[in-house]
Amino acid sequence: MDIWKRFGEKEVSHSMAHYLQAVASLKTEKGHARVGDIATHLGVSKSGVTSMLRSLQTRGLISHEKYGCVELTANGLRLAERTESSRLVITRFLTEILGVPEHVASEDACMIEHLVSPEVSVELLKLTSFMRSDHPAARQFLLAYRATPHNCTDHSPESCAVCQTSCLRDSLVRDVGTANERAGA
Amino acid sequence: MDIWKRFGEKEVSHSMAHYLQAVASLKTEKGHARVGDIATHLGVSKSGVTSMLRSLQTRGLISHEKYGCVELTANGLRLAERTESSRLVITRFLTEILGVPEHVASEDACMIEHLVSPEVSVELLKLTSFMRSDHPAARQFLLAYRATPHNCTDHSPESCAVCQTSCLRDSLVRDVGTANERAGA
DNA sequence: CCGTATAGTTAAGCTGCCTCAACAGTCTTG
DNA sequence: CAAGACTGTTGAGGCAGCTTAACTATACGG
Repeated sequence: MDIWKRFGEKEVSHSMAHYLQAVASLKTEKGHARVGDIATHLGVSKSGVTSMLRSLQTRGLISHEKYGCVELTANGLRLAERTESSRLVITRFLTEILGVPEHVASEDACMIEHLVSPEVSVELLKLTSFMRSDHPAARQFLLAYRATPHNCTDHSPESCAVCQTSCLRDSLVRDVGTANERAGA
Repeated sequence: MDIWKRFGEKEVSHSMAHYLQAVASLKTEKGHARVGDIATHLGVSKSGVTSMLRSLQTRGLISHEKYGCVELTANGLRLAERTESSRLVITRFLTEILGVPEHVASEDACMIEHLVSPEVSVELLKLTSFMRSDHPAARQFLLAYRATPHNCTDHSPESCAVCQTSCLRDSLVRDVGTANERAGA
């Protein structure tokens, strides 16, 4: 039981991932990324940007000279693109296949985009693609899936293909809406 | 574009979630959870545990008096159970539906378990359950899905149901195996 | 070419989560 | 019931990532 500590060993942290994405998006949007732009884009102070840029430069993900524009290195671009792709794939899967509301999907995708391994993202892309294709099995499946009620009122571990010793759903449904309250507030 | 900053506003942090889970699991395993047990279980120092317990107590998630055993409050138990259920659901979805290797699934699940909203977990449970049920549409789908190659060699945005402007897969596949290298090292 | 506005940097300080070292409380055992 | 062995706490310190305040560099109009 040591995986959890590797949280901090990810190639980039949550913040770093968003800084890289900000740089990439500003580059395409306005042709350059400067400290002030990044600060505005992310809603942080300029000094925060400066120090994060130092850290990203040390990691070889960007290049930035004093008072100059910020450039992504090949490695930084790779990470930015991968994170962005993950985010898109996850969002589409959540909204289009799982049918989760837009704002929940966006929020969840934003939280986990950089944590999900490329392996999983690729498989998620495959599944979502196939689900949305016109393959008859996919069409049939979605029709049947949407038509089936999943109230789980008669739930029992024996009848459930996923739960084993206890109903997982019970511990999840009671918290549904928790995030919405915050979003609505 | 401000969602990303709400990362720190989650009900519990990554660390906290694992502390709660550790307490819950020690309680069922050996009947009680003490500082030393938690430290061993999580691979952190006892002093780290002490200070985290203070923080969790402040948040009303545990109760702990000096030199005593640690107890989860109702709220703490709710969170621990929810996190654990999310982890199980995500892991099963990743291994059984997406077909991702065990160690990748475990690692990813451990990273994101506390970040995905209950809404998403519930939907993931529904989908996984249905997929693994004996409903003919599910059987058919899985057969067809497994049989279809997803090499994406002939990929073009127009032919892909998910990618729009560019091939998302390209930015993902080049990084596949990155995590494995680390796991293998 | 100088003065001022704007953009960027440094410095100091905060919180979260960890460490190690030292101290204190509890338990066991002769 | 005291000695020594654990178990747990406190304290000081480190790193990440943020903040504000104060300083510096650049750029632009008169």
